[in-house]
This record gives sequence, C-alpha cells and structure tokens, in this order.
Amino acid sequence: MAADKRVSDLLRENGLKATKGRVEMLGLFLKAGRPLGQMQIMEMLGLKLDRASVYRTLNAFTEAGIIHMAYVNGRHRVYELPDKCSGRNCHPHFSCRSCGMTACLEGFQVRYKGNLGKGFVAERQKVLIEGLCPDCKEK
Amino acid sequence: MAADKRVSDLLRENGLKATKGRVEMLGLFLKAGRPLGQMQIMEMLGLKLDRASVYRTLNAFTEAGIIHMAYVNGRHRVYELPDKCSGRNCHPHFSCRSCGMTACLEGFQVRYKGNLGKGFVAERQKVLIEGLCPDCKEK
DNA sequence: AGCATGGATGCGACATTATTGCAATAATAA
DNA sequence: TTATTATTGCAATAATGTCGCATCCATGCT
Ligand SMILES: [Mn+2]
Ligand SMILES: [Mn+2]
Ligand SMILES: [Zn+2]
Ligand SMILES: [Zn+2]
Repeated sequence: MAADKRVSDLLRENGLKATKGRVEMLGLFLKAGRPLGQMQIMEMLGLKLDRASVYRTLNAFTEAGIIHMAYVNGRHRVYELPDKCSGRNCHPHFSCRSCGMTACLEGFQVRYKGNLGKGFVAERQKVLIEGLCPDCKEK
Repeated sequence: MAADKRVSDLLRENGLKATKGRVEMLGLFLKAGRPLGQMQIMEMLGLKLDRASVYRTLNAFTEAGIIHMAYVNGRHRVYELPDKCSGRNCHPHFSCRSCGMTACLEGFQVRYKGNLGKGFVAERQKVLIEGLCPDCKEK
C-alpha cells in the first residue's frame, strides 16, 4: 500500500524502525484524526499486537515527538498527533463529568496573563475543561 | 486541640462524620497549603491510616467538595484545597518534564477565546503547564 | 452516662493499567 | 544473503486504586 510507504518513511525519518505494528499504529492515528488510547488501538487493530508492544510503541512515538499524551481520562492515557497544536500552544480538550465523553476543542484559544517565574521554561500546555456535554445537560 | 475542633466542625458541616483519620487528613491539607497525593499523606501521617481508608477519604472529600484533584502526576493523583480557585477558574499548575517537580501557579491567569459549542457546560478547568524548572534548565 | 445504629475502618482480595526480563523474531545495513 | 541489533510476544511483576466483609466507633437518643 502506498500510504504504508509514506508512514514507514515518516517513522524512519524519526529514527524508528518501520515495523509492521508501528506502521499500523501510526496509520491508525493518521486515519482516525482523533485521540486514541491503548484499548481503542488494540480493538481497532483486531488485537493483532501485544499489549506490551502497544505501550512500548506509544512511548517510542512520544519520545520521538510523533504523538503526545493529550489527557488522562480516568485511568486511561489518551494520545494524539500534535498536528492541531502549534508550538507551545496545544489545543484544549473537554471532558463530560457525567458520561466521560471527551472532545478536542479546536475553535478555542487559551491565553495567559502573568508569567511563570524566574527560570521556568514553558514547553507545552495541557488544558482540560470539565463539565457537562449536551446529552448529559438534559435531565 | 482547638484546631482539631474547627476541622471536625468543618467536616460535619459538609455532612461527614468527624473521624480521627478524616480530621488528621483534612488538618494536613489545611496545614500543608500545597497539593498532596496518597503516598505523601500516608508518609506525613506516619502510616497510621490504611491505604484504602486514605483513598476512601480522598473520594469522600472530593464528593463533598472539600478538596479536588489538582492534576495527575505520572500515575499519581494529586489533590488540594480549592481555596486558591474561584468558581470555574481553577488555578493552573506547572510540572517539570525532567525532575517531575510541580508547583501551583497563582499569579497566572487563564483566559479563553471562543466558545465550547452549543449545549456544553463548563464547570471547571484543569491547566497544566509542562516544561523545565529553574534547576533542570541549567542542566 | 449508657446504649443503639449506621457509617467508617482495617484487612485481604481483586481489578486495572503499565512496565520489565528474556528468548525468539524481524528490520535494516553491509 | 548474511550479520547485527532493535523489536516483539509472552509471562511475570509493579503500581495504583477499589471492593467485600467483619469490626469498630462517632453520633444521636434515652
Ligand atoms: Mn485533541
Ligand atoms: Mn494548586
Ligand atoms: Zn456527557
Ligand atoms: Zn526540574
């Protein structure tokens, strides 16, 4: 598949061997266009990869900067491509306290007033808005 | 101790029995003035409470609104008093990606531009700035 | 003060998420 | 193609948090 070739190259450009599992996982992130956790990845891939390999790949991708952890949902770590983020301005997420539904907030800017303090260096922000989704707001 | 009396009353005002463990834990939060996790709590209390009780108390306090989860540090959930927060404007935190050091950011305002979307209700924000602390910046 | 009662605790078992050691395997360079 | 070395699968282990249950104790009532 031609898409696989591009994904493989992307992996090698980032210093990672283009193994089957990695190609499938990165392809999934590219195709999904939304944050993914370990369980979802394995289900979408048909449980073909070992759990440990999925975790190791998520860590490898994160260290390489191909993905980053978007947020923690309960006990689950959820990862995504950093494509909707620009530099230190990572896009925020919303989480429904009632049903656990989460969503990327794209049309939503975060601004800060004040400064961190002498010597601190900001590299990234994680913003999570908690509240109620439209469904849970009813009733 | 007179302080214990006040803490006990605070617990009862929130519909919680003023047991020894709860008085000690809430006293710790009031005295510490900084976010605390389960491990820190048990160490500071000399391991007098059972692990399960600490977790149950953290949950009870959270449901009562006496504390809330400030952030997740690796696998650890860290809680704090909501006294530095006002309504839906919870104060942000900083976390050093190198040493794991975290800090409350008090002189730091967060502003949003744009809106959530029809039907969404924002109740709380969790903002975590990741980067390097002064010590780790030196390297 | 003494007693009754229901919630809280201690303890062990369990659930879940994530990591690690190690032998087998597969991706890359020569 | 072969050699080299990172990666994988598998099982064991770690780490965090929850649950059931018998016991205990904080509270309200007498
Ligand atoms: Mn996102
Ligand atoms: Mn804080
Ligand atoms: Zn919802
Ligand atoms: Zn640091």
